[in-house]
Amino acid sequence: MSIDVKLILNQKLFLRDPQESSLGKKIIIQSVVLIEKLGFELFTFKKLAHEINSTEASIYRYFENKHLLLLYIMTWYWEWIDYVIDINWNNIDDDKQKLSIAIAIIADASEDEFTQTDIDLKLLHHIVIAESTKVYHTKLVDKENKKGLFLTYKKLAEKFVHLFEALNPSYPYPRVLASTLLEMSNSQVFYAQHLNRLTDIEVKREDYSQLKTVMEHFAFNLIGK
Amino acid sequence: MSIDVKLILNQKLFLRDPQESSLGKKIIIQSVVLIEKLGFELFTFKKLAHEINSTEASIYRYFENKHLLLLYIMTWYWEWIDYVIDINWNNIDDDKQKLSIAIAIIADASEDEFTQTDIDLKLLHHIVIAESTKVYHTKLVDKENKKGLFLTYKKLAEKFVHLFEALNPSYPYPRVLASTLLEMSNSQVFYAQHLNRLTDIEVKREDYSQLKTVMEHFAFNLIGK
DNA sequence: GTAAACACGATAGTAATACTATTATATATG
DNA sequence: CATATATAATAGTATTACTATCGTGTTTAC
Repeated sequence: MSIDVKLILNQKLFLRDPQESSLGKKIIIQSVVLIEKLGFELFTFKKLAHEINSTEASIYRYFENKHLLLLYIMTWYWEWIDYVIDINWNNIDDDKQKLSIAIAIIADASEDEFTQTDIDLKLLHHIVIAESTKVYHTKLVDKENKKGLFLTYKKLAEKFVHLFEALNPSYPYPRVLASTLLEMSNSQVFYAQHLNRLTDIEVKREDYSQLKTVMEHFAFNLIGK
Repeated sequence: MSIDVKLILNQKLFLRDPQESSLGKKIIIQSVVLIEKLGFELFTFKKLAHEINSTEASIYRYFENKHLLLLYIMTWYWEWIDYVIDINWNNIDDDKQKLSIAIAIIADASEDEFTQTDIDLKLLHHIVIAESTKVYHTKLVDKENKKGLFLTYKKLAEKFVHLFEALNPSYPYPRVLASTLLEMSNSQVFYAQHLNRLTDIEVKREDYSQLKTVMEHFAFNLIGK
């Protein structure tokens, strides 16, 4: 078992770095499987411990609680997306093209062929779609934000902001547009799967092409030329 | 104690109609106060029972669990918004003006002077901003959706969809735009208050004017003319 | 090569949560 | 006045979200 892509995450997310031991890696790999299966509310450390033939107490040595484990997983995802965008921007100079590429990646990064990891990226994507808003919709947001626990997400949004500023320096709402696109990439898929009257798009068999089209429509029309 | 605005909500949201008894009304009024104060995760029926000098068992006679109580509260809010929009559309024929009005109301309905209720509308608005996505981000979405528990929200979105269709019959993404605007009305405020690098707007002292402006920018620019 | 440090598993225990059930009493209804 | 109903009071259960302690096997340091 190995996580070949090693991303550097905020140390305050964990008590012991899960990327540094085989138990730690098992915790991450299996928590992705279990959270996707049970949903975050029904996911417990006890159930996870059982899956990996370990104990609750051992998992608690890595993560203070399941909320921080979820935040770790989300942060891993955002950090990975950021990295995939950078790779795919290599040698691209045109900002419009860069925007299209970045949109395609947040719509569905799991097709990326360069990533080598034991984390199931499709399951992780499903978790992000279904659970991501829960990491900041808590009474602890401000405290966790002060510790820098949301920096990765904000950095990813900034990436879009910089592009919008390059494409149209006078556009008044680059941050709103960036955060809205990031949200859409999750919520519209969720609606397509569960509340389809709230969207016009379809997502069947991991085909996110319609999502990508809508996101481009939003981005390019709002930013103007 | 009385809830003068009586909205008709899906019967499957509750075991006993909280609008039909004084205990029921207390449950709703105080749960709004408590959920806003504690956040949904730390809110419990035991704490609520204590606040209203009642018991857990009594509250369980009204609501199966706290999730359905939250959904009830959210549904009340959306139903109320829908009602406020209808009132404010009275005698307005211009679709652009109707859209502006509807946007202003979802940005901040609590200014509405016609509503007479013991529910604290500003606190309720805060709950919607912080907790609304939790009502459908569960493993029960599909079951609850089949029971019609999200009809009020979908109906509200449809209202926008119909407007977009009237304004531009060839616009390809009316549902995406509707659900995105509804989401923005919560998320952008949350960002302004807690993760302000994710937004360009400011919301200070319940002044939602900048939110309204951004939402109009999105709606009118995307829908075209 | 051995001692110390460490990681992990095993076990136990606690307070709180999310309920369910039963009974007694007060109140409303017919 | 009898009855039905709503609620309060109480008790109890399984699960959750932890915390603490201890023993053992493995790694690391010198």
